[in-house]
Amino acid sequence: MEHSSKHFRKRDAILTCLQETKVHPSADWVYQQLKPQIPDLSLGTVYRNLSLFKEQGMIQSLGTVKGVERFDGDTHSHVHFVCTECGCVQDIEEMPQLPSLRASAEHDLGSQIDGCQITLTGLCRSCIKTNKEEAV
Amino acid sequence: MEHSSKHFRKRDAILTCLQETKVHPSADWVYQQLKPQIPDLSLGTVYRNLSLFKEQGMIQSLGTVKGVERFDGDTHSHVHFVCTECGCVQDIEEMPQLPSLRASAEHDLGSQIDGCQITLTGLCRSCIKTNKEEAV
DNA sequence: TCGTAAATAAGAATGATTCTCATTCAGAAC
DNA sequence: GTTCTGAATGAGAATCATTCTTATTTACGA
Repeated sequence: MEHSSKHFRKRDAILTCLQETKVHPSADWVYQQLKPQIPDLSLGTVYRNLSLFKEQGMIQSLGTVKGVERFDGDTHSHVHFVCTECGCVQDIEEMPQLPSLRASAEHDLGSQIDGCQITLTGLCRSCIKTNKEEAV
Repeated sequence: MEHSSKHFRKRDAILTCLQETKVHPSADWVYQQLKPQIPDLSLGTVYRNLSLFKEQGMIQSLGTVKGVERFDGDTHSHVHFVCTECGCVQDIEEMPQLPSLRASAEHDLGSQIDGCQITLTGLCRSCIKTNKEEAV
């Protein structure tokens, strides 16, 4: 029962795919990943379900990298590193100071804070290496 | 001299416009703002110069809000609050813990970190108010 | 077997951003 | 002043991620 019916196989596959990878993928990456197993999957379905999951708080969005939205199946609060060269994303452990920042911002602005997103940008280890080799 | 020539008037106007506002605008907002004073300004020119300024580190990008890239003429490291309802952006003072986070991430990942972006999301004061009134 | 509502595929539509290319401009060399 | 060169621009076409539309399929209960 539950989500085992054929009706939900695609939806579940999309969520599972996102939760099992660490690449923080785009909608199209998920689509390409599932296409071989589910030949009649449509890209629109991936977009539709990702946006549904996001709305329900089951996944989070990292915002866009090089113009493409990227998703994360891990909804724990943590920091992301994004390589501006190759667009790869890596996780960094959480900052302990976050809750106090949120609280003081909520008080100062009189706003209601629902989410926090910390992104470091730069060059990943492998892009640093590639750049050095090209310079030789 | 310098940038006082007619050749740079548009470029300067775009940079000045961005630096003088606190709304963290989109390219189109800047365009609409300048259009009355500079009737023959083209949206493409705004995009071109904003992306140039960004590359040169003269401005920073907040990433996209509701699918549209937003810019900030203040390049100091600081935190942003983005309202998910109306899309407004507000500044929050800098976090003192940032440099140590950067340093440890650089060490752990073996990467080179060039930028850090912290975004809190939620409902701004006026959207909270509006929502309450609508609920009545 | 029917009826209904959710989920989907396929492709069209949208819209922000980038690209192209002909034109304009400033400043240097003549 | 004239000519030349490269940067900057306007106008609109092109791109491309994302959303929307519509007809179809599916599960499931009456």
